[in-house]
Amino acid sequence: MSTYEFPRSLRLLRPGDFRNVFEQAEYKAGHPALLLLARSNQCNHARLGLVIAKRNIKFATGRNRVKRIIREQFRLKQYQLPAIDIVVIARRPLADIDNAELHQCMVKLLAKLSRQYEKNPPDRSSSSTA
RNA sequence: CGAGUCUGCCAGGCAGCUGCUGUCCAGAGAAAUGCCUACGUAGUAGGUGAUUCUCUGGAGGGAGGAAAGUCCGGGCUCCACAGGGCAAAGUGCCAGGUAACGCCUGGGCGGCGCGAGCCGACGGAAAGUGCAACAGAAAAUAUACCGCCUAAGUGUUUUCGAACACCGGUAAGGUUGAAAUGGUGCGGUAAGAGCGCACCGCAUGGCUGGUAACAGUCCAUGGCAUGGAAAACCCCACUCGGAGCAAGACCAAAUAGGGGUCCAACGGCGUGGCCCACGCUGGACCCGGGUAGGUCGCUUGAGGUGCACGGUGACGUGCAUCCCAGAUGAAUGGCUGUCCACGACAGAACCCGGCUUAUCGGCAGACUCACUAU
Repeated sequence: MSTYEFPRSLRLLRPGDFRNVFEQAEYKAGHPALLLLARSNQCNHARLGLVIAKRNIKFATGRNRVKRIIREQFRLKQYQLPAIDIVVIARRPLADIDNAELHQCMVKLLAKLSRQYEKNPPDRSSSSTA
């Protein structure tokens, strides 16, 4: 398919989904303002979850802005990504980054995760039992 | 035209591409279920109504004036509750508005401003307890530091006239302070003092106006009594049960455990020397509680807009008309172009009424002051 949509199936919905990624993060991509953790999943597409803490970004408008841009980049890059669950964690300097810079940042970090996945693809038999 | 006051409104626009999330319409598919028909009494096949879910297409909607702080008030929900009282907390000029309020409107009083206007924890200090740094004589049953007065009494000095000290009188004058016990004038006096008088002020009672707060100063009375602070306690009047949508209601896997019915009643394990006996252990179905998860609550409301009427006004009444976010890892956006005044503060989470705080600017109306012109 070639439509760039972002339905609910592409998001992490339950607390358990997040716990999965935190407990065993197979891939990591860092930046002073952002941290991406990822783990291979059983779907045949990538999924996205956001952790934007109030103590890192003080105002609700700022949190909304950051979430929208991250989701937008994920939506546009979803067919270039392997089947992994990604959790994006905001760090404090994120509040001072403007929209254009944040877009570029996400492009780089998602590409980095893809490269890690190609170098070190998951062992399907072991991950299905775990 | 300049300076200013009050009230109301707006919150970058347009275009393209591309997302998210409710609603409605149409189509397709799936699920379990009700009804009807046939065979038949176990179920099978077909038709059909509504419901739910998924997908596709279309239409239309999608943050705020503060959504914020969570400071008040109410609705709603659950819990508690015969009735009454106390405590705690809050409010505090009067009248009205309201579902209610600590809000709003109108009025009174006090203060600020030339003015339009603005500001005001604005009940009680002769119920009681306590408080007031420093300064000052004295900070509340007033007081005598300086000053003023007096020379009767006591004493000292003496130029024998008197002078001075003590005692005594005095709140006019001085000094301190945020604040000092009515003001001015005349009389009065040893000097003074509401001691007396006049005027002003004050208090109490009456009268008049006003629903009232209060005002008038019209009359009488009182020489004046009651300094401040109630944001120290307190007194008086009034209001008040508690918790909050994670309220609360419903559906409900898997696993473990509980209750009941039926089947098997054979076997196994334990107690015991052995038998009997007792306890534990099996399968199927049903029931109740209830976790994950889901649904409802969840947006039609003290609702908006327009007109008419009543009211000084807040607001009320009637009619017409409109439906205007409802998310739940949590939507309401991203990118590009373009225009200009170059875009502030800032994001709904059950819902309303307020208050407070943040805020780039812009628009409209009413009014005030100053200047110029007529």
